[in-house]
Amino acid sequence: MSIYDNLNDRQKEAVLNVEGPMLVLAGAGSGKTKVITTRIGHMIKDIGIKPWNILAITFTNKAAKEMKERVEDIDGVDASDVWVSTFHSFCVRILRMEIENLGYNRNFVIYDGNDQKTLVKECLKELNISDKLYPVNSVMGKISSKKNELIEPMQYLKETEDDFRENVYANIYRLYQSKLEKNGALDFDDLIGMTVKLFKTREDILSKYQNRFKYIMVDEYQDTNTAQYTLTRLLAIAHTNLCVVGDDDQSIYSWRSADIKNILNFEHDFDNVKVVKLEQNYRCSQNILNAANEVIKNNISRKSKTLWTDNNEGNKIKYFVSDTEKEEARFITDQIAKSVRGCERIYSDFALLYRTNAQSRVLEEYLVKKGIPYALFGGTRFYERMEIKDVISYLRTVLNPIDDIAVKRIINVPKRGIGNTTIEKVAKIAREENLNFYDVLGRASDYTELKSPATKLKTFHTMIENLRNQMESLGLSMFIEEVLTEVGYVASYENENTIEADGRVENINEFISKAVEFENENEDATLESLLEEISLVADIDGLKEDADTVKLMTIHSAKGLEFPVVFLTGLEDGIFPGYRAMTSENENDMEEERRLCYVAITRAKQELYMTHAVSRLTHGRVQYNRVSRFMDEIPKELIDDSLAPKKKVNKEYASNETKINDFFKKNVYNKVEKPKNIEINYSEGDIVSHMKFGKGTVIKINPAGADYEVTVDFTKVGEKKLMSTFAKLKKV
DNA sequence: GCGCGAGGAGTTTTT
DNA sequence: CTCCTCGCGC
Repeated sequence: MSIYDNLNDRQKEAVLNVEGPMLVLAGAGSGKTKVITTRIGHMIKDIGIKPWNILAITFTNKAAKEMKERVEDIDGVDASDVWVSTFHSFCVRILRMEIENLGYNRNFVIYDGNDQKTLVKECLKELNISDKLYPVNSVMGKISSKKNELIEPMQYLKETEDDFRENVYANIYRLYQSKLEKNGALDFDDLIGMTVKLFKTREDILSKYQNRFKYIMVDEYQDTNTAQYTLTRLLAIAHTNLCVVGDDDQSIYSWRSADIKNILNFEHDFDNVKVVKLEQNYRCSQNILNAANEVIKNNISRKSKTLWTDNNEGNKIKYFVSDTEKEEARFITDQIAKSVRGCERIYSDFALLYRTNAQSRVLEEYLVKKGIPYALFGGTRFYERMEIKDVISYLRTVLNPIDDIAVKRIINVPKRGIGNTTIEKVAKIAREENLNFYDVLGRASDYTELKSPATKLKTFHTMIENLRNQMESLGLSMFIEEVLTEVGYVASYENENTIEADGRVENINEFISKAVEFENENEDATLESLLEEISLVADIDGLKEDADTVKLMTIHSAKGLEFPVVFLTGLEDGIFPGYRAMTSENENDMEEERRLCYVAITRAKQELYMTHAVSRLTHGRVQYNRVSRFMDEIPKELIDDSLAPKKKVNKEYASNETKINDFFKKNVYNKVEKPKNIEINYSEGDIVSHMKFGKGTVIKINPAGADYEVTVDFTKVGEKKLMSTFAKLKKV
């Protein structure tokens, strides 16, 4: 039996076409991973392409690992020399070898989101800019998006000369970048950006890698941003053996600067692009797939593609309305408990998906109450926990003492009597003398300002120096333990004797065991490689599918996964689609939200529940939300709503009417929820025009919540349901 | 320098 | 509701 026997014709076509550029449009559940892995197998086994000439890029480490394993499983293929990695780890690998060409030290550390935040705060302080006017989050977002667009500080400064506000951002960006450099650090975006810079400035280095990676594959291509796109293009342009795989309907990362145009325009980027569409879905039941198709067809900007399946019709989609988010959680956990008790399902058959991490709380509460084992992904990640970050900062300090952020974080943890005033003084001196924070500690006695804390600072400095000297002789995990005892970190928690502190100690122990594990798995494990691994793992990478637990995660994290039974929760306007998308001027935001819904629905293999809570506690206030518009887009005949109590009007809800109105008045929601201000100058039967859809006839106008839902039959795109506030229809 | 308590601000989504 | 910052008293 050959490795191609269980492929369909389209899949086979994609597998066998190895030379030249190819776009594989792979719908949800269409066997995309199988195609990629078989293709690699084919290249090595049948064509004789050398494994080390192949590069496959994925989005998560988990996907990379899985892909590699599946290639290795193919008979007679040795995949150990194939590079399968994420964009970020690919770049780190290149940079560790080459970054000195850009004047950086190859021991650079990688700053995560929290480190970035701290650094931005420092910048604002130093530039005397108020974080009220320039909120830290927006500064970070701005810097990140500039980096993803490959715009460097100087260029940005120049571009914004005439725009005061933007220019301030540019200034912060410049300082931020120089601080990163001084600390010997790169942030996530730099990993990609620096690699691109390297390839752009050094043709010799670029061609070395072009010749190394003659065959390139990129998975989830719809999620690439400009920097990643450029990187791919640079690498592939010499041999043009580039195969990109993706699905424009599953593009859900535009907020991270992913540009859907990268996949939509791929055919124009290279000559003679072969396009293969994988439209047969092997995952979902007929009903589930139909629902997904019905939802996604409301999007305008997409490549035409219709998924079909041979699978059974399956059950209808179960829709459940509850009064509160608590009842929603109770219903879900009841259903799970019932079918496990009846031996129809095991816990790991279920996934609970939600739009925002905050929604997981109630669900957890009820899972615990019912004694259902579960695994939660997202939220605060293991490596982001305070105590773990502290430990890591110690390691970073020992390894790379110019990393000011790490040094400042732990200099007074546990308490050493080095307070904020002292830290500020040291920082000021460091700035003035153009030294690193740590350097000043070593010569504290030279400065009169540091007279009183000098001994404490020196002691800290000596301790770190001593630790560094032991690094070589002790093994990795031994060294970590040595650091923790020497520093007195664990002891300080043990003395606390609180449940919280015990939990922290437990986490630290887990960290040590992870280090041991890492040491066992990698022969040449070093502190650098451990820290690197830590900074690049995603939460989802730790997913153990075999554990018999219910899985909880955001829809974003669920991408690429599948489950027999999915509960899609919080189907409310304002939650999903989120409030942001509902009020956005930009039609694309709602479309992305809809794609997210498409992704969510297509995670389910056999059964899909969609739940909606009429009222929900958010920010400590009760919010009343109408059912999600996405729910309305699913035809009634696909839905079983018999679980829901018959459209009863909850007494409390009714009597709360006045309160609700008060709430809306006070709340930003009045922007969308108050129909008063909406004027519609057209009525049923009128011809109207829309910015994107062109001309059409108004079929129906319904009051929907606080807005009007207008059904229009457009000449070009057919029937559409629009909210009058956003559609901005004009009577012709 | 440190700890506590009050008050304010803030929520998508993550490599 | 919860996390974080700030200011005060020790």
